[in-house]
Amino acid sequence: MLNTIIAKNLKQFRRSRQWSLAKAAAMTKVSKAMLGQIERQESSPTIATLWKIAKGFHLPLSVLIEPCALRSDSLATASHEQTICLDSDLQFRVLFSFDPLLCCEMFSHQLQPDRTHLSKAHELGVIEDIIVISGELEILVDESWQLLSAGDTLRFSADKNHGYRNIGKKEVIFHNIIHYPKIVTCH
Amino acid sequence: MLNTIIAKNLKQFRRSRQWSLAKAAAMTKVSKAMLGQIERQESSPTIATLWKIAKGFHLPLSVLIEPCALRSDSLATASHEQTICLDSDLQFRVLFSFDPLLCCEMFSHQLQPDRTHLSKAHELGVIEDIIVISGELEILVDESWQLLSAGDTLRFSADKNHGYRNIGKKEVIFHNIIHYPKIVTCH
DNA sequence: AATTATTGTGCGCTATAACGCACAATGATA
DNA sequence: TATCATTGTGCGTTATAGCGCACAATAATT
Repeated sequence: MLNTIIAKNLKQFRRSRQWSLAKAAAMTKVSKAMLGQIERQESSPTIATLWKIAKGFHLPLSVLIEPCALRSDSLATASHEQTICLDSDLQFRVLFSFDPLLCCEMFSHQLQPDRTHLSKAHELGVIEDIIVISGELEILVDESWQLLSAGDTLRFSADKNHGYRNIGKKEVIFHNIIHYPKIVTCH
Repeated sequence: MLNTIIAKNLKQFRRSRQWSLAKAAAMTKVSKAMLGQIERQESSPTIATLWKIAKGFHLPLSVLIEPCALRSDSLATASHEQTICLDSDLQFRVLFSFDPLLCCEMFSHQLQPDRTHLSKAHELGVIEDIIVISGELEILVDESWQLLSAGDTLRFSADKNHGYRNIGKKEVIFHNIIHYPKIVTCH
């Protein structure tokens, strides 16, 4: 049930900040009686109330209505596994899988010499970061190729076709971060 | 206003399917009077009602509360400069400076052997990512040290004291991303 | 023109979200 | 022990979400 998810999330966020109901009420401008009822699943809050709560907690609204994934406010998640996936022309592995709170994911790529990989446009508003770890990499963005060496970075809008190619002599390793547009900024 | 977004989205989805209010009411089990009020922004729906609407339209709930259009600036920014800054015990340079849209920044750090760097708690809700590029790194989080080797990653809540230390024999290079909580304003 | 659907909106009613306040339970201090 | 502060919950009231139904406006039939 949706109310269960909201209740758990709210309680978890409040507890992790060590806020009392009174403190949370002051931050969100929602009465502590109502906050208590929501946490006890005795009330199905209005979207306007949820909005005030999210705003008071400085959180995107969506994390309140999503099942508590890896969000856990205080836990650290480490990944040592080198889960390497093979593609036709490049190898990659997941550094950080998609997180609904941060709305981003991160990969490590390995592209062999004389290899090119083209990527279709992502969803509107997606921004991509490239960090070259070693080797030389060329990025196709806005119809032109840009050369990046080890240590170089590039940030571009990924909602149009783009590509990666390695015209060097040794393999290139680079990381990339995909930032998906965050939910709701209303004005 | 959030109600404006919901109203536009609902109306758009209904119109695109050429559903009447009666049809939409039948699909969602929400009275057509209420659907009409929501579209006219005369009512701030309950999260339970929004859920029924999303289900009836076979849509994820989040798309109802997302602004329909997200613009994309088509500029790519590259940084080649190696602006290295010196600190007492570790060197770092900026990979991506803080961006108000993404609310994150990224650094590359270089920590010499037998060096320890302690960091105070960041702002509430800040999440930090660590990606070890080379060498071995120990992270102090939740009162305990965790060992990371090249290729390992760690994500943790940075709103409490934490630290980095290098107990290996060669220098360690690691990247870190600071995710600041997205602050939303509404009126 | 008159009739018949089909559209969306207005009205009254009920259920409940949301409020402020008071209280009880727990812990902390003297 | 008594006193004070802080926790969360229960109660009575008000505001409003949500319902069914009826009506008005439009268009499409006869």
